[in-house]
Amino acid sequence: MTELRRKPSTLKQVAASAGVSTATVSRVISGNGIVSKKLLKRVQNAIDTLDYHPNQAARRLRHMSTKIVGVAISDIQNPFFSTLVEGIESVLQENRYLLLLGNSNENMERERQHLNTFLSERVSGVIFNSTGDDIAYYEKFRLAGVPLVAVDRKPNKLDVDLIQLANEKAAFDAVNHFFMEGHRRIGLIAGPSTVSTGSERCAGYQRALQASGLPIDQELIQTGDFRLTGGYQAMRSLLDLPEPPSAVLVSNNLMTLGALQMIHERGLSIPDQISLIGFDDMPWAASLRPPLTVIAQPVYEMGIAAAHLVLDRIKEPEGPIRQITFETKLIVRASCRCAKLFYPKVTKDEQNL
Amino acid sequence: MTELRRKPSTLKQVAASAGVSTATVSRVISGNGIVSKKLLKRVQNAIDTLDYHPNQAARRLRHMSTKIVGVAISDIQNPFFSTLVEGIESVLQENRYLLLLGNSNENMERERQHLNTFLSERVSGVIFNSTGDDIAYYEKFRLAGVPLVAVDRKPNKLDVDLIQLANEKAAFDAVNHFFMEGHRRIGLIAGPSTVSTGSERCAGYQRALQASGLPIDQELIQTGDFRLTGGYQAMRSLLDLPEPPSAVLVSNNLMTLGALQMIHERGLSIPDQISLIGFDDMPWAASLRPPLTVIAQPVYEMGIAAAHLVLDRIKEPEGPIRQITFETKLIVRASCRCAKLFYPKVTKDEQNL
DNA sequence: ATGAAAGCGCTAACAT
DNA sequence: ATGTTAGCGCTTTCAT
Repeated sequence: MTELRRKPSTLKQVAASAGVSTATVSRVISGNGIVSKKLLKRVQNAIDTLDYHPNQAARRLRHMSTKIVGVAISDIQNPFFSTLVEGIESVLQENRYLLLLGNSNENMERERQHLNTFLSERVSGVIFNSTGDDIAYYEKFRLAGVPLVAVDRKPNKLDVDLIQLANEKAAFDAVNHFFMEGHRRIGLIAGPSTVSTGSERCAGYQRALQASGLPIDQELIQTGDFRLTGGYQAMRSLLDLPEPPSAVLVSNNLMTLGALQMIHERGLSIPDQISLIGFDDMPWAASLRPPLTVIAQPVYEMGIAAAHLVLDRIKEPEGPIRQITFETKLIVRASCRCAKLFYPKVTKDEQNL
Repeated sequence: MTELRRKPSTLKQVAASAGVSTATVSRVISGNGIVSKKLLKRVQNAIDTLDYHPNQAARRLRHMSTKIVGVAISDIQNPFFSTLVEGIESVLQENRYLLLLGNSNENMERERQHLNTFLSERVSGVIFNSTGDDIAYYEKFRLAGVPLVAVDRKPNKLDVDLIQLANEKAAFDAVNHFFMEGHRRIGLIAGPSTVSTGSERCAGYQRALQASGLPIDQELIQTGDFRLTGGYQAMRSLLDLPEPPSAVLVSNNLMTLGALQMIHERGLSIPDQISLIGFDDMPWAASLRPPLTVIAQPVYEMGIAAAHLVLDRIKEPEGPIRQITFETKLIVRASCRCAKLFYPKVTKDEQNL
């Protein structure tokens, strides 16, 4: 109980205990070089009895390669990012890389500090979702030759490897789905136009309207901040319009939650009084009532791809920039008018919902 | 573009550039020791022009203290854990500690590998949510004198610092709330009895029944695995009973989602046909229809407390074991009968929901 | 096949 | 107040 902290055993101790040189032990551990069966066994015994675990700090100092990937994201609480991290981590662990997580919570100051940490830790690569602003800082990594991979959001001026979504097309398709159902007055809860996901989704929405010969009504486009309250307020603005939309596309998951709260507060029924499609298929989307029609993103796969991209780039620093775009899938549930086609089973109680 | 990876500059280079000794530079960086204004300035200049960032691996090798905390959790995708991590991280960053994340996705093999990594990285402390099984492995850290802090789940045999919830009381209160509303046949979707959160919540449920003189009906207690499908299946078992419960307490957030899906599939209305209370107040709880009554846990605060506990213990290894229990709060929304008291504003369309 | 030894970048004890 | 230097634990030539 009142035990002193026992220092971890060192390679030197293992060598002494096995009666061999430190070089031999090192060869056994790394698997490089040839060691006779006899010594191999003796060394392995010593490792086990001493419960030896190689000191990573010392190894890194020697070979100047850390096998650490820094992941800088803006909000780990958003399921989108936690799934992304999950995907990244699975690949990194397979490849015996360490994941250093920097969660900035949308705070520039914290993000900076994380990037400094990455620099100090000499990370082998960085995966990040840029706020779009702080590009100068990321430039440091490029200068230092540290591979950078952007996910989800496309940085403004920085040419880097990129994993992104076919945002424009996804929004275009969703709006067309609304058309198919007979909607003509369609609202958009947009994200900040400064980030690519925000502007591209808005562009897709606009193109769909134009393609159908409908005018673009600016008051039908309400911008939120990608957070819950943003969606809440934007939906209020839409509902307060003299002629509110009959269908609304929401640009991300958190804003969808906010929009739903507002709709419930007003006592409006979905989809009869208002139809809804949201970006991101979250675990809760199917548990809502009615279950939510969503644009599903292959988030986990995007994480995996990002990790592969950064590992490839670490192995092969040269070579053309790679930008991978993932397609989305519209998962039709019951929050738009075709609800009845897909969910015919409703009880009497629900008929007039 | 086709630029070679420039090696980061070293303290030695800074010293040379500033025309001082390495010791002086070291003193400037660490803030220990006294340096004249003149040299201070020269050193700082050199640091800026060379864009010097201290090599952490080297520092660690010297000090023998890594300032890394390993965080081993079972499922980063669960909002409970991502919020927890968020809380932990904010404290660690403030104290200039690194957070090494090990997400096992409930996979023992991966968890082991993470723990080995923690050992190799010589982490200063570990925060973990035990599956209850792999105690022997955690024992290694205790032997090595590495502080351990358990969160959420109380390990079986291991005496460690602990952050937990007043689970028993929370369940007790929730069931009493059901009583107050007139329910007499109350179901429980329980978690695995092998983990403390599962067994304690079940105990609270049972005590509440006994306190009211009601019999404990085993078929009203259905056990799930704390995942979505577990809740889905458990709720089905409850609804398939000859005499189903009129109210159900669900032992965690993911199972609540599953339970909701089953309820919707059966076309039952909440709260009139069935009332529901779930553990964990998640962002989506208020966006459900009806908004969900939940037992809210101060998750973020638990993360903060866990981080403080581990940092304290690193500073002061001796001293009695500390186990901090957080209280819950019942947030009454509209998924239980008193709904009408709290949410009087319903439109005509909703009257018979 | 094995060992001896230099040195990665940094800190701190000691010397001045 | 500043500099000199040994050494943290490991890998990797270079000898043998």
